[in-house]
Amino acid sequence: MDSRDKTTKIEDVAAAANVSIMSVSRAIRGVEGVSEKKRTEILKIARQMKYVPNSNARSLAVANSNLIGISLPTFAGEVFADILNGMRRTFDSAGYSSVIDTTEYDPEAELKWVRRLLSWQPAGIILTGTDHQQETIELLKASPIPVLEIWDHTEDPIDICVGIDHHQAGQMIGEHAYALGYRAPAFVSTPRGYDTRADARLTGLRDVFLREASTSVLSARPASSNSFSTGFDGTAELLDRATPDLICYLNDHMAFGGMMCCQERGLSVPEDIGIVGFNQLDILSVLPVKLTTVRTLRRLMGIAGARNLLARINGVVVEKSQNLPLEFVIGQTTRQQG
Amino acid sequence: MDSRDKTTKIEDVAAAANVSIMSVSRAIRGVEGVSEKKRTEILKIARQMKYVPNSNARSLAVANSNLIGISLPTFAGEVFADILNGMRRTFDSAGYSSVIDTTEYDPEAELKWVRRLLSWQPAGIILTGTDHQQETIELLKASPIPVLEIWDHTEDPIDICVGIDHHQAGQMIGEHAYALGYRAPAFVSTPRGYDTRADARLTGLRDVFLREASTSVLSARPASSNSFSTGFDGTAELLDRATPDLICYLNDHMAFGGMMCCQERGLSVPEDIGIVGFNQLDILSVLPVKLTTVRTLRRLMGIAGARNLLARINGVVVEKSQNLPLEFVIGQTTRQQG
DNA sequence: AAGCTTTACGTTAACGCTAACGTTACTTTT
DNA sequence: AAAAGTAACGTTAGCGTTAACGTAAAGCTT
Repeated sequence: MDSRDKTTKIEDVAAAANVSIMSVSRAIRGVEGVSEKKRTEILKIARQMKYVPNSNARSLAVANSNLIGISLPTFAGEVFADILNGMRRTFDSAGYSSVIDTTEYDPEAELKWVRRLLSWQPAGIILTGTDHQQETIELLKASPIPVLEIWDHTEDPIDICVGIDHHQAGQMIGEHAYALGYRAPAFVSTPRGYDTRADARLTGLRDVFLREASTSVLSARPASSNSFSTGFDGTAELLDRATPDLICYLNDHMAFGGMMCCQERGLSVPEDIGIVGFNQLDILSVLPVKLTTVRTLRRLMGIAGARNLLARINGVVVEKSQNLPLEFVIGQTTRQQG
Repeated sequence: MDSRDKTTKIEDVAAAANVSIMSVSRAIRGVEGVSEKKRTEILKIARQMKYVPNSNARSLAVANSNLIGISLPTFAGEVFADILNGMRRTFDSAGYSSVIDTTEYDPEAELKWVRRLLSWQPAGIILTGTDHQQETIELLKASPIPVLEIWDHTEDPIDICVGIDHHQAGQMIGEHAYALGYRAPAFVSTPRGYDTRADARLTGLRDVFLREASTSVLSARPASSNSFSTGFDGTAELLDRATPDLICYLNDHMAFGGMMCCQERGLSVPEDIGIVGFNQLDILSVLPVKLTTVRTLRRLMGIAGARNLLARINGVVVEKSQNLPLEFVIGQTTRQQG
């Protein structure tokens, strides 16, 4: 449409300013080697000509880029938005751009994306969780590019890792629940294998009740359209087939959906049934009843992860694996005493 | 760290496979000019060598890329996640990657991002809304790259546009509210100038009540940490200084926060006060009382936008400006009859 | 004022890839 | 069996930028 077809390149600017290409390059990048006078003159002309540097040529020449690739399971929900915000601000102020992708919890999609991304010679790559295709791991280990695994914790990361221990989080919930006297807990989650972090939390919870009370933990794993209705539907399913005294959820939104279900069925919380969420999400701040939940430091995680990755990119040695603390927040949706 | 420093390039693969560079290039890109036998052989060797093509070199050579830049105000909330999902799926299956950025509602940040993005020779650019810095508009109009403006509607887009008319949405709410007999409506939003779409809706609502009843519409614009508490706080502020018979919100999450506030103050909905949300968000599906709201087709918008942009990229002429329909959904938080 | 250092430039050769055009070898046609 | 076509390759010349090196002029030292 607007076809002044040939875009202006550095050469055109050089010609217009009557200097060499290198002087323009130096002026634009702000490196030494041009007098202050020429620099301002060149920059003025470049602006007038609407010159836009070609990052492809630059990255090709210097064999790296200032791109950071970030892979998330999904954009839905606050969790990854929080982590992302923490990371992005850090990267931005360090002059890096982020290329974000979501896998929708599909490791195959993650692999495809990693392959595509690697072709852009990014400065760093961030993956969510520690559960990846074998080929993804090999590809990344073979490349010199720093890799950060976030949200999940492992002692054996691809490169470096900042996260929380979800199995331990499940145990924490289990221990508090047991101490409060609950003996028939249940867990509402998403379909098995979909969210491996959720699976780990459930396992942690199960471990505790198996050990302490030789009790098994029921679970419901509906596949609904969103968190709220997943919580609602899973709760309905559980209550139809059993009588749990406590229901733990994958996150607070699901817990809210579950509370709505209990309310509809005339069950009062916490008298008839206890409810435990996860993540301490925004909605809690306006609920009339304080939800029992687990606080996760998502923004902090993003910032810490980004910092470590940047350090790693700059060749500084950082700790392989950082485990962030969790806090069990006792609200009004569980009993106050054992 | 893992420094087999020299990454393998197409030349190395060619040497290993005993063919010319071009044969490898053709095999990898899947274009004509290599026998099926050689192709599979080359691909096998390339995989073994963990060859990753260099997109920078490719883009430099062909003078374009398969990147689509997407600028959103924020990752928070469902709205942009929905739009994004619609778009990304469409782009993905067409072989494009998306580079996403958030401006946090700052036009200056948008400009900086547009400049950076243009340097990557993207295939297309997507901006949210129609409110941009003058320089942003000039830069984009001067470039040959197709630009899509989404979410908002205008008859005079930079290039093409797919969205809804927020002023009209405000009028729609106003007309229904007036018809239901409300005479003292109020609006809870975010600080002025922050979200221009919200401002447009408020203006639409005001227009109707000014015309029909010569009434002004009160507004509260708190700056809280999240949607839920913004709704809660704004409602508290309004109720402290006036007695509205209806409160309209920027979105359903804020409306929910507002309902919680009303509940805390002993006001019953819809008897004492009416509540209207916006967007028909997920949470509505589990609330015991159906919220009156306006349904927006966000996924569809994403898909339609992406399709149009792709067509535009491929040189197909598409309609400049597409206006998607809105639907006023009458729930149980407003009176049933005027 | 000769020698040395510093600053301000310019020249050249990549960076890894692909479009465009050449060159083979292999079919088909007559 | 010669001519003519066609599919399968290979060669060359960029794409726009920067690192590395080269050169000339200016400043400093004694």
